[in-house]
Amino acid sequence: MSITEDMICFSLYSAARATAQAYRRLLAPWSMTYPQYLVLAVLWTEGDQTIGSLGEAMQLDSGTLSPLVRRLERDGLVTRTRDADDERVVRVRLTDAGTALRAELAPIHKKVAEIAGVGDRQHRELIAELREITARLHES
Amino acid sequence: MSITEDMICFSLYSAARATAQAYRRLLAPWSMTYPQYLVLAVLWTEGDQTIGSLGEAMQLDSGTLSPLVRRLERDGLVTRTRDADDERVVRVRLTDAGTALRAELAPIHKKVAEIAGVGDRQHRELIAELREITARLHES
DNA sequence: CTCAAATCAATTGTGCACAATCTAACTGCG
DNA sequence: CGCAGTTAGATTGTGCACAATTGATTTGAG
Repeated sequence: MSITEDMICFSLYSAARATAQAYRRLLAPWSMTYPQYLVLAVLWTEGDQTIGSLGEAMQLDSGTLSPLVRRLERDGLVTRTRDADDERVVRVRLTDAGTALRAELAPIHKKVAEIAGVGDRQHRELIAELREITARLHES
Repeated sequence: MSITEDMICFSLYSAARATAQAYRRLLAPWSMTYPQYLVLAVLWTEGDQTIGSLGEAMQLDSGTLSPLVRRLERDGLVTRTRDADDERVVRVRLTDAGTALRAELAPIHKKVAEIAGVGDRQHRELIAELREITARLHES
């Protein structure tokens, strides 16, 4: 067994890249990336967001989200408008085109889980474990 | 529970970024990144490599590794030399400085595992599960 | 009411990930 | 031998991740 294979972090690193790759392949027809898909998923299920609220949901900062959301706007899937009451805030909202994609794209995350072969029970346990690890790393 | 939280892939994505962040903090004194650390780890434990063998170990292509190894060379940790017998091949070798770092840096991956709170038994099971998932995603 | 501090997003700079393309070098078939 | 096909690595271009800084706006203490 090589050095990398016994490292928990390498397994995570590797698995995360493999899932990104699976999404890339499935999302290719729409030229969409996995982080972009996540932003749409948040908008579909939780309605309008701000850059800040997206950052909270995905644990990403504006350095990542600002250009990402700009690309979604460029592709006609969302609009970005400064909040009238607080000009610092940018409101991100789905366009009709962005809303319409939900029917086609929403099932993709289930398909990836299926390909990964994570059954429902194992699924929940694994997620719980990963979330614990993430939380402990953030605490430290 | 928000949309993102029930996605296996988001958990992976999130956990992988959290571990990268832990490494970033621990490696900051040496201005080194996690992928750079991985390359050194392979060199420490398995001796001289080529760009191709590193790519096989880490599942990365030359588009990622070429500039990464160039930065390690710039920082004086490795040398890159064309193989005399086959000029296409680049041999990557630790310098004395790169070798010397092993004593200081090798323990870091255990420290990260400790912070993540993965005990030895859970450790192995989790790694096995992640590796299965990765393999299934690559097969598809 | 004013100004200092806090907040929100954008920007800048570095590095990784990966697809696609390119070049040089090697291999082997005919 | 000679050239077609393969291989190794580098390069280019796009996008993400994140630290650090900046700029504009809002808030709150005095």
